[in-house]
Amino acid sequence: MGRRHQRDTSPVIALADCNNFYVSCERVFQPSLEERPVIVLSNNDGCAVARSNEAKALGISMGAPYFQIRRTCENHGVIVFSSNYELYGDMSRRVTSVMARFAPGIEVYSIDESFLDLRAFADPLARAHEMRRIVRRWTGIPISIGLGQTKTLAKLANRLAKKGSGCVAVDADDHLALAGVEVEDVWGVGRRLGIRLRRVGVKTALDLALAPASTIRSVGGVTLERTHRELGGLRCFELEQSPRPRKNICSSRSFGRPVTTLEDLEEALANYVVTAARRMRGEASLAHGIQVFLTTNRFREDLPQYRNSRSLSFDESTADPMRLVSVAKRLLRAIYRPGYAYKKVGVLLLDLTPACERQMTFFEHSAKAVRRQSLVDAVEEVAAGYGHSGAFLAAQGIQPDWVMRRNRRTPRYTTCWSDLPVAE
DNA sequence: TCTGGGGTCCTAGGACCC
DNA sequence: TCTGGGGTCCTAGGACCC
Repeated sequence: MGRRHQRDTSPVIALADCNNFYVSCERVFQPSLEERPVIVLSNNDGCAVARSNEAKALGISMGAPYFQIRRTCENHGVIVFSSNYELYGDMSRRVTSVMARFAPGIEVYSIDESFLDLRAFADPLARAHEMRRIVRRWTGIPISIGLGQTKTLAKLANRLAKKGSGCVAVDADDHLALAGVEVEDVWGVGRRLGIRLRRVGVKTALDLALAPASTIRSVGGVTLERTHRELGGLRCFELEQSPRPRKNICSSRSFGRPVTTLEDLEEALANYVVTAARRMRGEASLAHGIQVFLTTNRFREDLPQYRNSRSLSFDESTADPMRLVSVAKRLLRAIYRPGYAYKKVGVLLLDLTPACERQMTFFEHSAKAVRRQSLVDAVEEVAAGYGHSGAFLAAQGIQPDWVMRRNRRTPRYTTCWSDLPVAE
């Protein structure tokens, strides 16, 4: 009966989102930070990536470079942290596991957001309120929940929930709610599409919902057309409960100071390759290709700029970190040019496929191949048990001086024994 | 002095083929 | 003036997300 294309009559998809997540994590362990302006910085203490409401009220915007807002922070007593991803990752798992008790279906969308299927409940909004209360009590993290017939409407409702009571449901026919959301704040419409939409008179979510499909398609292609339909209550994005395997894995860092020599770049790159290979191993995947890139600091217009990348496909897929490191270094040497102050180097592992699907090759079980594999396994085992300093390749170096700045990190309260908070 | 990192999808255009 | 017409495959780049 074409049920797939029918509209749900009531808002049953929820988007639960942790408020100012990284800041909230820090506040759980330092309650004195409540009601004070707090921000968390990105790697290298570069940009503000999380802000408490009090910090937002001071005009500190998302992604603001720290050196530009430092004065404001000092003048207003803003508390500033480096990011502590071990803490945030662990808190995220706790929040997710509590939420999973409240819904038969959950899609973990990002470190601080999940979509939930509340179709089974007579009163989804009441269910959401209860979940919000329990997550707060069990984890200390405040969340906001938006409900809609589609993911896009749930996202939109979530924006409204952030301003108001914490739980809001928005129906596709609720013109008043849709009219209150700027078009570039709709999920899937960013700054660029926002500009193009405003040019054709589409200024709000309501304008977008009511515009003819042909207009929307000509501005933003099939992607925007899906968003358009979702605003009208027609579901185009389903809940994805089991994460799709990643297609690429990227590892890269900006340097704490400019790097000029090939040797330093190689050492950094070797570390990123090992990191990427480790993540790939965790997903039980193999790479069919690899790409290496490097770039100077694009903000330094006074300095000569250079960026380049090179990739290579393998004859057979691999996860061997030693092979990956040696190939990566070869690619780096091919694009390295002396005389530049480099800001960043990185690696992408491409075309990932599950290891179980790998085609066996003729040399698979040669004594050499088996020895090589057991060496890799041993190194990974030691690294897993004793931290990354327990075992590493010589190419990774020992005391690199290009490591990133992270001067204001809090203890890893929940994931490291020596950092456990002490109750006195 | 100081400007994050890690993803996805789509499209346009070039190379190549018959 | 006119310069064939499609296909496919690949890649780079643009747009978005958190």
